[in-house]
Amino acid sequence: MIKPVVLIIDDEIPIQKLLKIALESHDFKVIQAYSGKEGLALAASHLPDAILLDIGLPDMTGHEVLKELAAWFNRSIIMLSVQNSEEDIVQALDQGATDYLTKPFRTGELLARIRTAIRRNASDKLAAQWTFQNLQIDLGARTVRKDDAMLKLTQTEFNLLVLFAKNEGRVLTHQQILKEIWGVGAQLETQYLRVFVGTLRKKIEDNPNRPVHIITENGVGYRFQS
Amino acid sequence: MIKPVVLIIDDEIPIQKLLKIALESHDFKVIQAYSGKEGLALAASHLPDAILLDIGLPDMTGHEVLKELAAWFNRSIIMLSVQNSEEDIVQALDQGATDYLTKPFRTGELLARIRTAIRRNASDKLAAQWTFQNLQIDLGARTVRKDDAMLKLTQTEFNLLVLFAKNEGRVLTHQQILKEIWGVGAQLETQYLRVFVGTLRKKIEDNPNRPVHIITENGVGYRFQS
DNA sequence: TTGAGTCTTTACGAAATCTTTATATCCTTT
DNA sequence: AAAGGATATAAAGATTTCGTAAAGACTCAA
Repeated sequence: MIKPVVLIIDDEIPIQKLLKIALESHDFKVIQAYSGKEGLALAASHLPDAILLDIGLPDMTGHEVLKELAAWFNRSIIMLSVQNSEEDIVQALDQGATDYLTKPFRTGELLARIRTAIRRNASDKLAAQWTFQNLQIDLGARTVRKDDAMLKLTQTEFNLLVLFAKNEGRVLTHQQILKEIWGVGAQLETQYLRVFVGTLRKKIEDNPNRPVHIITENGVGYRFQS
Repeated sequence: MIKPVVLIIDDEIPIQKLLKIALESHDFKVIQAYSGKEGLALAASHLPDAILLDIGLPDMTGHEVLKELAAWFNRSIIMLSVQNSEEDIVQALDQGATDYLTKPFRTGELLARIRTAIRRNASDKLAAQWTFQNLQIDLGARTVRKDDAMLKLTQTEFNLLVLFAKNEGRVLTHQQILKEIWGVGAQLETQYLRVFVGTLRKKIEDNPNRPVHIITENGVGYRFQS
């Protein structure tokens, strides 16, 4: 069995040591970078399964590194921060971080989160197929079945459903969804969303008036659940 | 293991002695100041994990000391006051004190509060996920579970709960809460708070008449606890 | 050019949430 | 135990947000 590879980008030596020991004793392979530039280079050359990225780095901020990574790196990025600023964390998540942890952290929790993050990579890429109760989504074939009957979804509807499915159980804000599906220019067009959520519900819900999959979080956004 | 350091600022010798003995026998390191100026100097030089600050001091009031500390000292400050000075207490909390105790106090309670205060320093105020007994709050997913059942909270209810959770164990004054949730313009609308605390209790408490999480501190504010 | 399919926009009733008022209950002090 | 202040609860508007239908606009291919 191949060990998953984790890249740690952090300039603090003690943290690096601690993480390396913890990860290697749990069957991860670790590669280490002590600056943002070095991290970006190693990410490109080694394609790790997950990256642990500290927000405070000597040459550039973690946010900057994250921004560059988000452009092409399609696996998990877990942010580490000492900051207690909620803004930082929201910003990081909005920029595409998979998860975040504030220092000091319990290694047990960290390991669990890394495993989760990597598992999500894997299911994203390989399985390319999800099942939620009576719903079955095939990412490769771009098809959706409900109770074994093929559904006919438009491009946008499908993209929206995939976005929801990828984020099962978590609330997505209107902003996030609009940005993801329609691009940054459309973040105010919440009405699009209502229309498309409506048509999606008609297709995937047994009773569109009482949706069980796409839940409205009033004033905030929507949550997809199984 | 490193002992947490507690700075006691109080001019009454018997109180100092009592506190010193109580704390040192419970694995705290104690440093002592007998005036406001001395206290400020020691706080800056020793960076204690917590400060016990008496309101009545010879050279300056506790409020003045607190005000100076609040500007830079980002750890816990527990105010000590004589009975019957509710105004003092509210003022202190509004100025950023972590907690307060009225003399005479039970040392058991004092120690518990210091432990809580220090734990909060260390533990991340912004962990992705908190657990309080049967309550589980996931900030990233914006979800709340009670006994594993998903709760449906409105935006304001959720914000309020998060604010409480962030400040577990500490009293928040009406002012502080209103300012945080509704903005500076709403600091007189304490009735909002009562209504929303009511609906929140209905959702998160097993018995809303006898709340165990959101505790009323009469005349002062509310305290969230586990 | 036409037409089917899809997307965007508008309009409006429905639902959820927030605010306000009224009244009941609880606490503290005397 | 009573009075007065603070808090809790219920319920009525007021306001915001949501869902749905439907019309217009766009795209692509025959």
